[in-house]
Amino acid sequence: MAKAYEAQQVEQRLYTWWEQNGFFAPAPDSDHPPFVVSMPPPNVTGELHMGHAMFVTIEDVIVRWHRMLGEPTLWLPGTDHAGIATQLQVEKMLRSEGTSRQQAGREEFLRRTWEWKEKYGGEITRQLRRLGASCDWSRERFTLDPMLSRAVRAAFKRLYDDGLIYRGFRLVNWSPNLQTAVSDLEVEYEERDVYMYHVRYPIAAAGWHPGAWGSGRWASGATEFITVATTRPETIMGDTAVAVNPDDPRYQHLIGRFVALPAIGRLIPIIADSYADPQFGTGAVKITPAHDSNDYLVGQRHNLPMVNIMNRDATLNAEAGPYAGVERFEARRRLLDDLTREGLLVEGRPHRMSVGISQRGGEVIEPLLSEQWFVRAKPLADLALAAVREGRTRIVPERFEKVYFHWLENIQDWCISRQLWWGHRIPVWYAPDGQMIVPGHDDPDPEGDGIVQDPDVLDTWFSSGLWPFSTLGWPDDTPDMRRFYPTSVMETGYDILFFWVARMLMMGCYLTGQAPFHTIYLHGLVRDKDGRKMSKSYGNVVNPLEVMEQYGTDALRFTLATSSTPGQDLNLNPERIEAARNFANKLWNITRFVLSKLNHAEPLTLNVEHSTLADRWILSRYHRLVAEVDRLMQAYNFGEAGRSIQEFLWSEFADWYVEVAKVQLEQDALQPATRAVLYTALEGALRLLHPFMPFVTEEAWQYLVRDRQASGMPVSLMIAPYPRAEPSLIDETAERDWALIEAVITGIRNIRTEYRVAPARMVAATIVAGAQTALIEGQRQTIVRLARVADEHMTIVAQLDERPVAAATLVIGAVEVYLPLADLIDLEAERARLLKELEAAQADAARREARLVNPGFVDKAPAAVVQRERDGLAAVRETIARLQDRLAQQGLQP
RNA sequence: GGGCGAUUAGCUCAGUCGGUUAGAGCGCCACGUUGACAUCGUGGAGGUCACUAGUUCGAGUCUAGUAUCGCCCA
Repeated sequence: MAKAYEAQQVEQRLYTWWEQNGFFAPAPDSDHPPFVVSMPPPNVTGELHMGHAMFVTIEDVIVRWHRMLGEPTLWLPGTDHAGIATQLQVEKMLRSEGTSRQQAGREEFLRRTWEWKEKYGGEITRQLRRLGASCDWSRERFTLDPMLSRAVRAAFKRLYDDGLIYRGFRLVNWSPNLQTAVSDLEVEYEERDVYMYHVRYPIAAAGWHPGAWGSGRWASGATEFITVATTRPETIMGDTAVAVNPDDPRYQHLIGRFVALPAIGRLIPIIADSYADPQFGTGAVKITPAHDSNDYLVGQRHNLPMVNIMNRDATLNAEAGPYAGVERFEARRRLLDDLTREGLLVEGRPHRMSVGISQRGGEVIEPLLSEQWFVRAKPLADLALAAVREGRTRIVPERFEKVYFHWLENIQDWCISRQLWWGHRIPVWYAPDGQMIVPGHDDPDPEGDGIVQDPDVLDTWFSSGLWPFSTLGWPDDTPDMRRFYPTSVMETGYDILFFWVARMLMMGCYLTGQAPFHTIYLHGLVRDKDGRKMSKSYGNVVNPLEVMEQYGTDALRFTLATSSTPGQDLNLNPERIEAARNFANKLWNITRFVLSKLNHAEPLTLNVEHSTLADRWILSRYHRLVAEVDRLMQAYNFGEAGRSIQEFLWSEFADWYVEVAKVQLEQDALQPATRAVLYTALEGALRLLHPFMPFVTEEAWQYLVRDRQASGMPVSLMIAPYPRAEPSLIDETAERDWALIEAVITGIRNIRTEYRVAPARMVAATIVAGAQTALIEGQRQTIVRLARVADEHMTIVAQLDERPVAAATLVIGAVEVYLPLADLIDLEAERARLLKELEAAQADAARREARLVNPGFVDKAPAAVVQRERDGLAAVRETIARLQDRLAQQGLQP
């Protein structure tokens, strides 16, 4: 074994070996219920980021654990075609070639996109492999695979036939940059400082006619005005009414009259509607039903016409009169100039408001009337709600259930059509007479009588919503569908709870009649070490590939798995990754040590009869750990489980047992048992840790068990059984006794440091141990070696009449330790030291006494807690008595 | 406006069912290269658990409120 663990030498070799041996595929022909996870499919042309590293880590921990528990385990991987993101990338490429999507044409564009996908689509899955993902690549899926496309067709057909998909001419969120409709979820809101403009509209009066717009005389002759407040003056040309509150006394006389729209002179009515808030702005609000969702509702109530003034590229159309062809924000500027010239702009005052931004396009979303396809969400949401309410699916951490409920209870219909080319084309054809044809699976005859398919594609999330079952063969009754559906755990980031998780439940419950998974585990977002979101523009992105290169995959995984708690964001600190790398190396070197002590010809069987205190102690700690890890993993508390294993390996096994083992191995009689304990505890800990750090554990384990596979040992750690706790080996007495030995050793080391005893110097010691004499005598060699006490100068007695005078004193309960460091002892310093000890002990005793004299405590606290206090008090009183005694003996009165 | 989360050592974070003197890593101080490991070891310093009130025999943990930061929804 190399002196240090070298991840780069190990990872790729092991991964390939695992994959080639088929360890990632579920065990066939098992009647044990399977454990199934659908991998959240990354964007097929995406680049690996920390979010991927996070989900791979947690899912792989879960999956490897279940596999080792002996369950047939399927982790089904795949990628998503990511309509908008991929299309944008290919368009960028076309631009660099001096062409465009439109110039290339749909067919050529799709050909180029597939080409792109073939070229870059493998990258992300190769990167997932680097992370150690033990998923079944033989079942890898892509959302545009024929099998999954079939599922999309079937789902669409079913929902359409059941009246849950419809086509409608409605106001949607339009992304001018992307030139497509997007769903409500794809709009992000941002507080922005804008202006609220007050604009005067002239009231129509007999004999008044507007002048020429821009002449400065447009409104001349008008005598009455109503002033409206708006942040979007360019939509004035789309106004079809002005609304005032029916109870607003200022405007009573105007209700029912008409105003002339600036710029175009169209007459629109003044209506009464409680939507107008008398406190807000001027109390009069312009109504633009085709360009604002609230106005849309007002328009419907009053049967107002809808005037669309905008083109799909956010330039104004002919309805905008003089501003036709002008981009929306330029039109706003020009109109404001013109309104000023005409004396119609009263004021523009700063105003803070929330503006809808296109998630992928980055520009301001435009509410736009257009014909789109929608999913009637409410009936599906009711099913998804019931699944969680009735506990058929639970969310970890539980607090997200509330968020989930709130969203589904207030759900709006889902716009599923996108004016894109890359994706599942909407499976609807239109006959020349306008009749819609929605076939089940076969396309209608394209030659037939001018039948044309809908040009749009479906929202990517529509196909993602089918993922847990489309990947298994649905709608067909396939063997995989029968065996692996519903799946077990859906693990993903909380940021896509609505986008994806809720929709899988909606689709799954409706289409398959079953909730698609029994548990949803949501992890937090990976942020930079100062808690900022990682983004390219900040330049704070930590690239997982670089981290793996530098520290190894296990270090990254262990950090991600143990730095946070479920659902909590994680601030990734590079120092932590380094610490995890150090842990991998520590583990490696522990293995090197143990391996060097093993005798490969010798069977390693534990014999509790011949075991030492340290043996019994470490085995007890090990089995306690196994039980604890089991409990934590069951509770989805993977971070705490990982930390516990690390704590055991480093602070107990390496720091103490390995050091004791060095002593024990010097005694022939103790060798076989010591080797067996070293091997057993380490081998078991490697199994426990394997889901977290698969590479270093497998590599170390291979060395460790190299000659033992004949005895029924599996060929790989990843298919070895996960440890089970053996309660009979949990030994309270051994743990308590060992704690005393540790305290004696640590106490002596402490005094050595305080008195600046040279590390190489062996010291003398007298231990007055009372009832613990036999115990301590039994650990003589351990104490001698670990505390560097000269064996021939160590005296262990039950009682002692004459204490050494020039000696440092250590008191642990009823045990006294004297270190006669004649040349080093400063009696004054020793007195101060003992007094400090005494004060601490007295404070402790006082706290405990206060508790124990409190009748409330003694009556109400559990007996075990009370007993612990009593025992503790007794021990600390022993300490106090001996410290006082010692001070008195040395003539040093407290 | 509604909801959620966070606030614990210099930094990044754990802390289970309310129960001993609140833990870890990094950083810091001192010492150390003894044949597993300097990616290490030994010892140490460092905390009014954001604040206020309450429940309780007992609160970092439960309740209410306040403050600051962040997120989601409208």
